[in-house]
Amino acid sequence: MLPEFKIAQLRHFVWVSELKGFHIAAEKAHRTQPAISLSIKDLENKLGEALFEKRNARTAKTELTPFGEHFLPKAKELIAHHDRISEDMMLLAEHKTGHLRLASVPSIASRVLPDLLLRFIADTPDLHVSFFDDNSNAVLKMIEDQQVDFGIAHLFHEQDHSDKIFTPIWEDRIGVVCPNDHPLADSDNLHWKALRQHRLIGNGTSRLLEDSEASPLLGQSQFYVSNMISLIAMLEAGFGITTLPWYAFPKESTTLKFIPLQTPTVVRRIGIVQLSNKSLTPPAKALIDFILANSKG
Amino acid sequence: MLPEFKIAQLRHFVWVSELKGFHIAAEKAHRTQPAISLSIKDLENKLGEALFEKRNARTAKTELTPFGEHFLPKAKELIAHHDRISEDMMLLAEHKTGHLRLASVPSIASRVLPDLLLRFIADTPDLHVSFFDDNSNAVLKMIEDQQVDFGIAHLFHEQDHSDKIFTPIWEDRIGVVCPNDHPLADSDNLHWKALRQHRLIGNGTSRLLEDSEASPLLGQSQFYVSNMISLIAMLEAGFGITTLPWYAFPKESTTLKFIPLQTPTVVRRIGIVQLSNKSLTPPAKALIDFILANSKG
DNA sequence: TCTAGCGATAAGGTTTTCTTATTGGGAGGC
DNA sequence: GCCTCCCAATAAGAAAACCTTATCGCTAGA
Repeated sequence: MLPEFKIAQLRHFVWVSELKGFHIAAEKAHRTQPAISLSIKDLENKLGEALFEKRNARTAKTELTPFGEHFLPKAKELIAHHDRISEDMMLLAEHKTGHLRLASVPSIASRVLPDLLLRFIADTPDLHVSFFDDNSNAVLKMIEDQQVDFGIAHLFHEQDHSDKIFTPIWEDRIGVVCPNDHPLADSDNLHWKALRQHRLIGNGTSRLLEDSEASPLLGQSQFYVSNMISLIAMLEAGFGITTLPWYAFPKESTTLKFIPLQTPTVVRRIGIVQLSNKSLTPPAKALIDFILANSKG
Repeated sequence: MLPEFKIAQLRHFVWVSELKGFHIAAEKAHRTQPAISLSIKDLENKLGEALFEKRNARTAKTELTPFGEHFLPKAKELIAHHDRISEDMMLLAEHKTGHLRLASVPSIASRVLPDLLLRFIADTPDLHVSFFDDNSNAVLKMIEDQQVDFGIAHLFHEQDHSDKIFTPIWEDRIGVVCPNDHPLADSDNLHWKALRQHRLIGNGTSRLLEDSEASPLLGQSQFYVSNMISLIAMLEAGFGITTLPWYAFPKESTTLKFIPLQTPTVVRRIGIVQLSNKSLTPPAKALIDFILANSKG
């Protein structure tokens, strides 16, 4: 009923009218002149009206009819619209543009991602990144709710997350954190029993010891501090000791010491978490590839 | 470099995503299911990204990928834009819309066109018409300047208008106009010499007699009135007589009489004037056809 | 386990689109 | 005024794009 225009066809029309010639338009289209003639003819048939003045020869050098004049700007607009979309989609597919949303646990967020992200966005000035940091459970929730494209977290109970794909990347060993001048500070590694006679401050990561040999420690601890800044401050004040995963230990600390816990050896595996039934946007895919390529272990 | 989308292809994509199925989309497109599969596949290849979640079976009932989600509204917009233009052009081609500009000499403008135009626009509510009325020279000027699509006029010197096409329609005979109670009023037809003993008022149409046998009359006339209303008023007041073409004679006048001039028989041919090197808009073409069909002589 | 339903794939035919070769007609040179 | 050149139209056949019929593979539900 309504005719359907082909973008190429409209382009031919625009070129013929702007370059005022079929030959030169054909050249621009990388086609031969008859192809353009036929293309224009087809368009005229679809419209039911001539677009160019009767072109028996080079009299009236391929001039538009009033009808063609009316059509020209519309054809141009449609082509421009098409090209805009085409370009947008290619940029998105090449992850040069778009919006990338990710969430991460604080340890990786502060210790690993800043440098990684900086390098990743180096050549993509139009890519917007939203970056959330929170504990593992909150990260998993954001993934489930599709507030983020993917997350970086630890899965406490992997069996509860069959709807997700987990790609482990970092292995994070638990250790004891104490002030430099603490009696334990000179040890190279420790057994959990060595901690019993010290004041142990619990924190958000303490539950990592839950299913291990060291679980009795948890019941024993008199203090619990959820905020990392406060925790560090209390440790520095000599209030006691705590356990932390290596990546959660502030890298540049000069006042605190990290001593690996030998028995039990508790490792938390942190990695990328995504929904299994939802594929990723190109930028998200690209960032994951980038992280995998740049994070051996 | 940039991919070129086909409208049909985009339509397939939109239908599959909205109807959530290839079979049902195929039905809507009046195609078979494999055709749609291939169409979508081609689109995905062009984009370099999957549009639908892996569709090995009816798991995840043909759901869009985030990339597809991003593409869907854009595809819809482009289709809508295309259809809007397509429809606009068809309406214009069928002279249901657009802008029609014409100019006419007053006689035809007042005696013939009102009825004609009324019937012409009866079924085209979206067609805008601009209608100018002025003397033949002004009408010709507007045509030359392309201020109007075509004009209705008399060509005084046809040889001066080789750039125009003249299609004669109405034949307008010159006659004498006098009050009903005038001595000449009882004649059936007159010879120009019979006018010599009466006071003759010249008007804009008097030059029609210029090249005829009756040209001596022109030099004789003491009065000249250009405005038709004033002319009529003077005639009705018994000021004198004049010559007018039949179509310029006020049709419903009860106080004035029109007597054909027998010798010389001066006929002015009024018709449609258009530029020969410029074709017409569809509405203009349609109106001309309509006028020709509805104005025998 | 079987079957129904959905989409992917394969192979072949049809339509569309392009190419090469040629024609036709005005304009400019002679 | 005639010839030639140049441009676009046309013809016919080749190439590409597109669609169809037939069939397969997979999952879910009976």
